[in-house]
Amino acid sequence: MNQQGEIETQDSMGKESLKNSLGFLLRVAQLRSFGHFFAVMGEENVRPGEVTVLDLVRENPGIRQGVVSKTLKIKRAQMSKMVREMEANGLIARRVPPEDRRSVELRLTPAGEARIAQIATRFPEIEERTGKRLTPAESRELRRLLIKMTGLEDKEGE
Amino acid sequence: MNQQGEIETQDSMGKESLKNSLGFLLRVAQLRSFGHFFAVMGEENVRPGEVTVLDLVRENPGIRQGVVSKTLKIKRAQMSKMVREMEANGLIARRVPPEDRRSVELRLTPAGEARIAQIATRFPEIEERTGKRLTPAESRELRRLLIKMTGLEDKEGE
DNA sequence: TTAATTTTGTCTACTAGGAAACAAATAACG
DNA sequence: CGTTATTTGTTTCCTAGTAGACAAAATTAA
Repeated sequence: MNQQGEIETQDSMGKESLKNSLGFLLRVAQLRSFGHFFAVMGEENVRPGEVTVLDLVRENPGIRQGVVSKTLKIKRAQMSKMVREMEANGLIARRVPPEDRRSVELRLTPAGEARIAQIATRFPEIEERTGKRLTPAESRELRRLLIKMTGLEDKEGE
Repeated sequence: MNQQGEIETQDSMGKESLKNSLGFLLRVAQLRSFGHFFAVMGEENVRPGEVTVLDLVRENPGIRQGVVSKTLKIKRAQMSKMVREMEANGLIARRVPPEDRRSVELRLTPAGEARIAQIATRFPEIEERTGKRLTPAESRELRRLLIKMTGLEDKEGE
């Protein structure tokens, strides 16, 4: 009937096993968060990765592609594809600075600015859905634990 | 030098933005947990999904393929591929029960039993690495919050 | 300076996973 | 009963993401 109904159809489903491991729970949680993203952003025709890139470039005009890649944990190869696609779509401008001609600086085009501005209005809605089942305090605590678990606070956060 | 060094190379990196959203944090956390998995299981040549399937089938011999799929949030198409591959590798036996000939019952072969038994010895090591930066209490709390966030406790968790 | 090393981005496969159409079996309905 | 709807698994096609080789530029070593 629904999307994740009747789980235990025959056996008693084994004790704890791997279904309670952090790895499994993180995977399911991430699937959920993607689900919320597309539920809200479905019509916009953007993907989660693109949104975070646009957002980061907006806040850091001229940021180097590799820095975006490291910050958002996106592989360089994938980043290259994404950026060139966004350039083809007129959202991002690439510039090779003369002082280091290996690198590429990224900036938003006016169209890119407009797009991310439009999209950004819905961020809170996604966030709200994702944390829907949690109290505000729990939501904060979850964030804190994830940051601590990943060691992200060492460099990022700011 | 290292894998996630120098993040802030030029600008001041924008306030909070999306890098502190639950979605981003969950994605990074999940990447980390996969990293831990492969760090420990690297030589075994198995993937996370396969391990959870083997584990679940071991604890529920004769479980139907669709039940595994729903329990582990693996799409049916992907499940079909995985199961047939594992059958080809001699780890799993498929059986079509006469009382419902659409479905497929799964059981481990002796080779499958041996394989998962071997692999299972390293589960705690993965779990330990994943929760390494957290206190035991924090680790439990993280699990609890993820379960609550995803609504998983409704049907699963025994 | 020249030569070796590192950094940065791109390109070419390859793999995992997803969506949608499909076939077979069962269930529901008239 | 016969017809329609649903469930279950499979297949085909497509996209996102990864690994690894590569090229160009910059840095370090000699």
